[in-house]
Amino acid sequence: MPHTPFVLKLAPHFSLTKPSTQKSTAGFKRKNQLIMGRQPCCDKVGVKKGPWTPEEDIILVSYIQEHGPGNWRAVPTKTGLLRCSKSCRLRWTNYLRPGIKRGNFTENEEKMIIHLQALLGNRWAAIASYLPQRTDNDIKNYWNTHLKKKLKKLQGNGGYSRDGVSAKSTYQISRGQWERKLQTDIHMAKKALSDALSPEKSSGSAEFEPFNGTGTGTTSYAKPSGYASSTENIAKLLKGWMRNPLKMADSSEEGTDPIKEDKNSKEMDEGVQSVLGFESLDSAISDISQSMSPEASLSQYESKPNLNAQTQLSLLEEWLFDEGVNQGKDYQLCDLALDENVNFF
DNA sequence: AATCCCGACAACCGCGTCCTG
DNA sequence: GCAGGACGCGGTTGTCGGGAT
Repeated sequence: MPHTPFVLKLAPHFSLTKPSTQKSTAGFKRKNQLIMGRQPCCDKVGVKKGPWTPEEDIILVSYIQEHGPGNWRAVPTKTGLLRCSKSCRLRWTNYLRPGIKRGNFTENEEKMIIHLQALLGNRWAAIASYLPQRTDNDIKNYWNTHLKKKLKKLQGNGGYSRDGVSAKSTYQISRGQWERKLQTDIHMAKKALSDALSPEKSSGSAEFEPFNGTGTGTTSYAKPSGYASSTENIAKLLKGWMRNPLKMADSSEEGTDPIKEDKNSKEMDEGVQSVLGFESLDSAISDISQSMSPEASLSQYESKPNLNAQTQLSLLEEWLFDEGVNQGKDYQLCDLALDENVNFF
């Protein structure tokens, strides 16, 4: 029984490029690997591992283009991909999904991650819900490879003092309170994100920068792999799917020009605002952090985000959104994280 | 030029949670 | 209420490329 229930429709301009090297995958025969009956998700036999090839990406994207994301269990069977459902979902959510911004993290994003990590700990999915253009995997990797070191370095400089403005006293909070608020926020953000990314009702995601196949997003990747460059083709494929490919055409070839970075950052912020439904990114963050304050009342959890929240910025928020990053406040941030029993390292 | 080392990132694995019958 | 499947999340690993020696 052939497993070709959908027709692979490729854009005319779609061309295959050199697949990534695959050391970890044996030479599978795609045919004759069909297993009748129910197929376990990660059946070790006949499941391909390792890097995805452009061909596989195309198949996956085409399938999702047709059926939408979800029902991952059925994806390998219906596409004939020799991948487990998990792998398919991961590939989609972390790499192929439209709206993903690739490339260097902006300063704002960096600050948000630091801030949110201090609040949430290593709950990358929750953190990612506030950065809709970034995946949890991306954020996690960025944290592990960049931010951990950065913060460690800041601590190592000796400027870190736990006696400064005591974050502990400032942020003496009820964990229960802010966690509850956090759950609400995260739920809202996820819902908004889900709505925004849904092909059926993606009008709200127009601010999103579409997936940029150059592997650069709005800024350039330091080390674009051969395969990464090939994703341009996938982007082209996706282009037709995106309802509002506003900035796709002109978003390539942008380097790390600070001016452009600022512009891009602004765009990102707008995207975040749009998706999260917050008036401003600052208010979004402030809204989270407000719940950390002792004054945070439970009643406000049900209310809309405080549009005047910016006026209630704490020292932390001031640091996070101050144009010039003050190192002294950096240390306070670390202080907060430590006081919150969140392990940075 | 060859080798080693390390950073960056994609992908996998295992576990927890949610959902459905 | 329970069991099993599906899905999501976070930690970890594997691979690749670039720089240093």
